[in-house]
Amino acid sequence: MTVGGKETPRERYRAQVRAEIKERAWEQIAAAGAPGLSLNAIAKQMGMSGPALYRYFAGRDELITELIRDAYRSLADTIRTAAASSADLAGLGHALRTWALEDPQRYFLIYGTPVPGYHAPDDVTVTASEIMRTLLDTAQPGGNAVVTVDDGHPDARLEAHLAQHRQWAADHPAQPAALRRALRFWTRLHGILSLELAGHFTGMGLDPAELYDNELRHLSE
Amino acid sequence: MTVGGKETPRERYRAQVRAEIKERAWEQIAAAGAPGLSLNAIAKQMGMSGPALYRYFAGRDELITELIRDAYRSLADTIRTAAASSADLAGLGHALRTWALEDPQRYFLIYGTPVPGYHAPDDVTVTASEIMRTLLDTAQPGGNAVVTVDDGHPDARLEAHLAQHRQWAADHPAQPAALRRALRFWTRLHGILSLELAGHFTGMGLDPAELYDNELRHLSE
DNA sequence: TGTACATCAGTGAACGCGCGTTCACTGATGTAC
DNA sequence: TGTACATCAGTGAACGCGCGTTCACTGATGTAC
Repeated sequence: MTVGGKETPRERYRAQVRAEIKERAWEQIAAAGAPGLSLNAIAKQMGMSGPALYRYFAGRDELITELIRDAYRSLADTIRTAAASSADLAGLGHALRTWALEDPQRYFLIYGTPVPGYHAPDDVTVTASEIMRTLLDTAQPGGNAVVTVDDGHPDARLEAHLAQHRQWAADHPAQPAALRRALRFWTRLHGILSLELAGHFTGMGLDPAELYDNELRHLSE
Repeated sequence: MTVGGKETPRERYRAQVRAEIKERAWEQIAAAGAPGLSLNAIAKQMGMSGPALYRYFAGRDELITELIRDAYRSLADTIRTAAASSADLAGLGHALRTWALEDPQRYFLIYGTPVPGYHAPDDVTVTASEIMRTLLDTAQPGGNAVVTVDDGHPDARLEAHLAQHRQWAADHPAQPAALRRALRFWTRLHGILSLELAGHFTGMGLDPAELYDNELRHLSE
């Protein structure tokens, strides 16, 4: 057990091997997708026998769960850093796209096709709401600071709905207009990103970045 | 071989069994996702031995390919029918959502996480462009019939790009504004739909339909 | 209408494979006196 | 500093499993004369 900041050599070694296992796992996911992840294959690639990995992970499921956790953490860190340095939605958007392009399968591990049986570990919801919180922080200061609902504009209905259904932003002071912008940021950018990463734009002859920037421009104004 | 419209009893039987195999395949995909599809499991469920399926499909890959083809076809038919009966983007949007909710895994087979090695059969691109064509037909008649580019509005840059990169709409007379609307329809609705189908809204306490309708309203105006 | 032959759906055994996982064991590393 | 013991990383054999796929074969259905 680690006491305080002290780390025994054995613990350091353990941490290193664990890290390498995860690295190889990511490589394998990048090469064949998450369903093709195999403990034995990882072990072979590391020059070890299969059962050795059980010293580090209880089994395949625990490894995948850990990878999902890491993916969420990495995204949350990226978004938080971007928010701290640029502090507008455009900055967040670019950081998100860069992060996604860096490792498409990592993106898909979070936002891709769900496996019908599987349920992500509960604690990722904490990280997920951290991401939402950062998004709301950045979406908040934007122009529309109207508290009274203007029945005329086309978003009135949505904002009324959001005002009454905000469990996901329960402890955040953001106003309906900010909630709306944060959600749009999320859904619209995900729309383009996931299609781009899946290759649906290839062969169409247009530049995904152009579409993406255009959406960002709409979100920021 | 079928000559003209004539069909021998044997051919009818073959077609029926093929159809049942596909049905079971869809059930299995719905239950465990596409990677979990197994020929032997399908055979067992139909009360046959595994090798029997090789009379109907050359192998697992051909079956999956066939399912992808069917999924595209089904979507194209749905969109075409909706376009014929309602003829506006809102109608198409609702038809799309209904179709997706009907069988989420079918949606994901087209728009979900791609398997790194696999490449969809070439002929689905034909169906894919049929879908795009219908979309463009419906996006066209809308208000913005300006041919000259207005440098002031925020979509000017995107429309200029689209005017010069339109391989995907090569033989369609749609103007830049219509191209833009069709693409937005696609990316924005996909953004919400895929998040909804993957369950990312559950636990947030808001109604995906409300978000979806809001986007549709923006697209139609 | 009846017989001879061809077609073809489906079976059962078998092959080789890689998977996740368990278990008893070896040998190296660290700890206590 | 040296010895006795405990901890723990990694091995190799083994288990049971389900997979895709092949092959030689049986038996039913259709076709030709």
